[in-house]
Amino acid sequence: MADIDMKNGTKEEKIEKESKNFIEMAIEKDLAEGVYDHVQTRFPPEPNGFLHIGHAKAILLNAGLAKKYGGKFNLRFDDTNPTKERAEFMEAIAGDVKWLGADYEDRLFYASDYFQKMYECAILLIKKGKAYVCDLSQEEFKEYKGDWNTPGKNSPYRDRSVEENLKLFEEMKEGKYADGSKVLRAKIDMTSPNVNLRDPAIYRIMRASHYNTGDTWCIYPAYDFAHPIEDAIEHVTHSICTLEFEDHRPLYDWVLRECEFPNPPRQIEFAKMYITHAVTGKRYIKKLVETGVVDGWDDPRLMTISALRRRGFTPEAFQQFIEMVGVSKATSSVDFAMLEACLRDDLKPKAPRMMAILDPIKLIIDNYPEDQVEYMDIAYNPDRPELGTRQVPFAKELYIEREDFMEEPVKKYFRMFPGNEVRLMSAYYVTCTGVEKDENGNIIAVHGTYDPQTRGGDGTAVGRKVKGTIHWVAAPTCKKVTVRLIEDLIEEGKDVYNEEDGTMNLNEHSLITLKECPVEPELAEAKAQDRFQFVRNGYFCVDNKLSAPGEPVFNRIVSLKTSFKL
RNA sequence: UGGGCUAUCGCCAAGCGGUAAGGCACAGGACUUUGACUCCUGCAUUCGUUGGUUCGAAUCCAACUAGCCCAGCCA
Repeated sequence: MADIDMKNGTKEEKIEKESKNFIEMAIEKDLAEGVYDHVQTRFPPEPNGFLHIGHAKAILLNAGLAKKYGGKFNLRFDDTNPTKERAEFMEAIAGDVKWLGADYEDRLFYASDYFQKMYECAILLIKKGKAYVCDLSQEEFKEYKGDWNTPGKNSPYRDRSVEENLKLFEEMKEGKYADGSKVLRAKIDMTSPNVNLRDPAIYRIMRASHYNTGDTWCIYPAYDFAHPIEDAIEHVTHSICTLEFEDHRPLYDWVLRECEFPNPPRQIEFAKMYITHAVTGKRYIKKLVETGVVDGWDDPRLMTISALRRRGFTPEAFQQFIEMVGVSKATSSVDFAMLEACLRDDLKPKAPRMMAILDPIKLIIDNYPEDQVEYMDIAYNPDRPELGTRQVPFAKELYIEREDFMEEPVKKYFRMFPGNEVRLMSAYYVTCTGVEKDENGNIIAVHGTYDPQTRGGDGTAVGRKVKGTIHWVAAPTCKKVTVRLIEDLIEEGKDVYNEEDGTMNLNEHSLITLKECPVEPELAEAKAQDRFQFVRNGYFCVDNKLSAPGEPVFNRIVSLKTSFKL
């Protein structure tokens, strides 16, 4: 008896205890052992492109960790290579990071602001005999470096005196030497099995104007040298990066040790997150933008943060998603459906539920007064009555969804078909009486009769229940808007690129534009970025580029789930 | 090929020597003025493989196997 109780006790404890990922465990260990007395994280993008969905993990992970442990989170542009970076990307990146909810407050930093300090660190290394100026060309050094199976050989310039190195490095800085003619190397170990430790270049000559420092410098520090210093300067405690930098950690630690930083940061690596149906390669996106397949870096079909923001995705959904996905060192490919689930979950209580017809067909209520228009009082969101109601006009002529009518119903179909009674949501019970066709047999209109005793869609007065409830929009008062449905950019089941000719396997129907969709009048007043649930159709967001006052264009954020298969 | 890392359900992911959490997806069913939501139910006798240690292993040891990363003066 006691045995069982104890067992149950421990099991429940186990379940209740929120499981921690390996990074959190490392942080807690460091805190407990007094290695650090605070937590400082950072997201250090190079401003050389737009952020995409894959970056969301690093951003939210770093920001989340800081928040969880009462620490701070910095945004830092890792701008140590002026040939690749552009100022225009910085604003976009900063905006995306903020939008995602990763709050760096006023801590927006630039690696380039630390160039002087890095330069001094390099001098220190030289003085300690830990760095030297190497005259070998890139090609020549490749020979000296060896390969995985061959240990490297020392550079002939490896044993230059401290004085000579100091003089040469100073001259490099002053612009005495041509680009690429000399390089400053860390003196580590040319025979290391870790090729990153075979005297890596830490400063190179590059006559390139930097957007931040202009032409002040013609030598720029390389990532492996700059990054640990940047972290140390900002008192970062846990420098979280992706797996491919694992091999660089010994170098990261070497720099901090040799440059004599007290309380150096610790680098921790986690696996990158890939998402099914999300192509994030820079080349790929660039090609789509340049060839005009998409209408810019924020085309809602793209997986850039700005595109998904425009499409209507919410920061809260991203946050929930990242939490749901977890962190590990096993490279993963997360199902896009997981993000969709987070989106629906977040939007469900927030979005007003409105009626919009994507593929209209006319429904005429034959026994309804000719010119009458009455107003139905409908809640914006039945789950949240406090959001209030609106008046939705109802009339003799309505639009309903084409797929909500079948002249000859398939089995288990309980929408409109001749003889069947359904509910027009929040309006009336209607019985389908027939269909009207043109000379070619195309359906022009569906006909029906309504039961006046079922106003509001409530059948209790008549004692009849109805299986189907469909949505509708009154024809005389409706507004017509454009609705865009977003699908995968790449053809289903195919690789991004065609193996034979290298072209992209594009899905021709990645963007379905529906014009003249009848919607209830209030929807015409929707403002850019407003989000709604179109009942039975999904969640939609007003496009911020294509919409005009009174003429909103809606993008579908995500569809609703459905268990009905035609 | 040298070095580093990874391997638990279709997809993520807990687990840290005591007898496989959870989420997403999926499949049934209940409910329903969204075929949505919600609610039940089902979904790994098995943890890459093979051996070993142990009363007991996904967890420890050994050897395999598979995948990813590294030979930029990119980050």
